Amino acid sequence: MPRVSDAEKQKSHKRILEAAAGLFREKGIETTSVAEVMKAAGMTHGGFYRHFSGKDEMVSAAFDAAVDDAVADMEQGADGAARAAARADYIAKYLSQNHVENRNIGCPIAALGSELARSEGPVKQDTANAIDRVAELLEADATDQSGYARLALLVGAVTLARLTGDETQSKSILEKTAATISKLT
Amino acid sequence: MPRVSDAEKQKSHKRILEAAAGLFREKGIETTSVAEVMKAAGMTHGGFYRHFSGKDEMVSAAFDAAVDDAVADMEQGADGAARAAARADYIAKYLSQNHVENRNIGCPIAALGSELARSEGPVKQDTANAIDRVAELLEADATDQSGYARLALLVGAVTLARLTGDETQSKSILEKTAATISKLT
DNA sequence: ACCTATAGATGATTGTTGTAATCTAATTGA
DNA sequence: TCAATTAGATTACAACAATCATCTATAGGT
Repeated sequence: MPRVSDAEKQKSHKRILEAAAGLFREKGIETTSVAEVMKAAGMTHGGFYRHFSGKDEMVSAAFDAAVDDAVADMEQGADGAARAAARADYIAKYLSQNHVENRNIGCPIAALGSELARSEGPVKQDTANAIDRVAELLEADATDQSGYARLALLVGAVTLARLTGDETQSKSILEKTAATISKLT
Repeated sequence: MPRVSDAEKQKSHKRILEAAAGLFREKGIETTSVAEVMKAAGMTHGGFYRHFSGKDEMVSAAFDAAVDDAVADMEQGADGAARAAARADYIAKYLSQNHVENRNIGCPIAALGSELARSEGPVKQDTANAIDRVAELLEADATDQSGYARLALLVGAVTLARLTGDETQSKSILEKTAATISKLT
């Protein structure tokens, strides 16, 4: 009966979420309008409310999607050596110049950290869950509690690298951090 | 000839800057309006343009003022032991629950990091200068290049602590970070 | 005591935002 | 085939933003 099939609607929904997840990380949540997200998804702003009750709901869903995407690779690995390898790979990609230069496909905590710190309600809860999830994955072993310290170093390093205009300095920060992080316990 | 004396104008200017520096750190730059800043400074929005050419100019000046304020204590110390003591004190205050809970009087890099990363022009330059300035002060000695890694850890830890809803966890992050940072070289 | 320049107030303008009512066209169960 | 349902488009609107033209009253030089 609808204008498009259910499958089509779900595709639209996904396109909106992906557009939102990218735009939010690239230019901020508060500065990205609903209309802008819909345009990027190839639609006009009017249809938005067939998918979400309001902007907040989209923000929450888009953030969750971004986190899922960011940790997908790392959650694949089983325990033991595979897990350690996935973790090392994650850290290497995190501390890359590519990550510094492409906020839109990178870590949402680094891209939106200070903005998220001011959020409340569901988004605040999403954020708290996300850092727990990532920190646990970064833990060297189950008991050493190094996850948060590692995540802090990762987030801080990429933030600083993005703030520095100078690419040479950015690389220096990333390298220094990479050398440091493995020693953390 | 003017309605108020030069000294009064300078006082007004300072009040605007202080209100801006606080509000920006507390609730973000993009979400804080000129009218809001002026109201906090005890004036109406109309007079704003006697002090600044536009919002951007105020943002730049307010950020600089916030940085000056944040590092004032640390820059006082002479070289040697006094300097090391000032640094240790700065780090202790940085990694305090008080800092986590009071964005408006804390480190502007931690409060605005991800928002500043998207800025361009003068503000971008201000930011780059600020991190150089703070990193240098955090350097253990002149050659070890630990300043950026330390700053990254500080900024990341406070960001995560603010993202966690749980105060117990926040304290745990701060303590873990404090224990880690002194080992960094 | 009187001008004159100007800090700050008032109010208008222009643009943008989130939200929503209404319209339209297409899908699918009958 | 047909009609009910609904995804998405069009359009409207109220709130709020930055900016600026204009008004006002007062400080300070004459």
